Amino acid sequence: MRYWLMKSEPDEFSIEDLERQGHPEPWDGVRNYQARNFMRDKMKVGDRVLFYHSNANPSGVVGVAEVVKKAYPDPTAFDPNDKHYDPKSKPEAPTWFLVEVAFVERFPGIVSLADLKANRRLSGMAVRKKGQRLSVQPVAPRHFDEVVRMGRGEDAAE
DNA sequence: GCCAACGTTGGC
DNA sequence: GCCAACGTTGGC
Repeated sequence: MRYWLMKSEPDEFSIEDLERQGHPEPWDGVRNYQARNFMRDKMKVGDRVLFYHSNANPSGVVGVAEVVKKAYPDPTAFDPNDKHYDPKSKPEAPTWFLVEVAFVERFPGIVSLADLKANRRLSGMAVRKKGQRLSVQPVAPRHFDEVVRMGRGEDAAE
């Protein structure tokens, strides 16, 4: 099983939205090749996802989601009325893909970016890097476990 | 709202 | 293929 971090602006789609709607969310609108490649080529059903709120106050990890459907073409790329429409992507040769994710867990608090940066166990984690804009990124298993531990407010295991 | 960092586009 | 211009992301 692999671990990931996926960003969403809570004004657009938050973990509260995912929990409330009670069904998986198609993670549409990703228009970055690296992020697409991760979704299309690497993500498998059962993979775990740190749900990250970006452009929030504060920004940070707010819970956990799970990949429940493997990648398929992003239909919003075919829709001229959609804000993520991309005429280069054709149904017979799609450019953009998405996976579906389901709600797993919402943390009692937020693990803010400052918290992530302050924890030496998370050194090297991509999301901490300045200028890191990738909206879908892999997470090392030990980093995933540590962030979940922080999110649950559990004491550090030595 | 500012702006640094980054990805993409397009002229040459 | 270079690189300047532009658009977007996202922290602050």
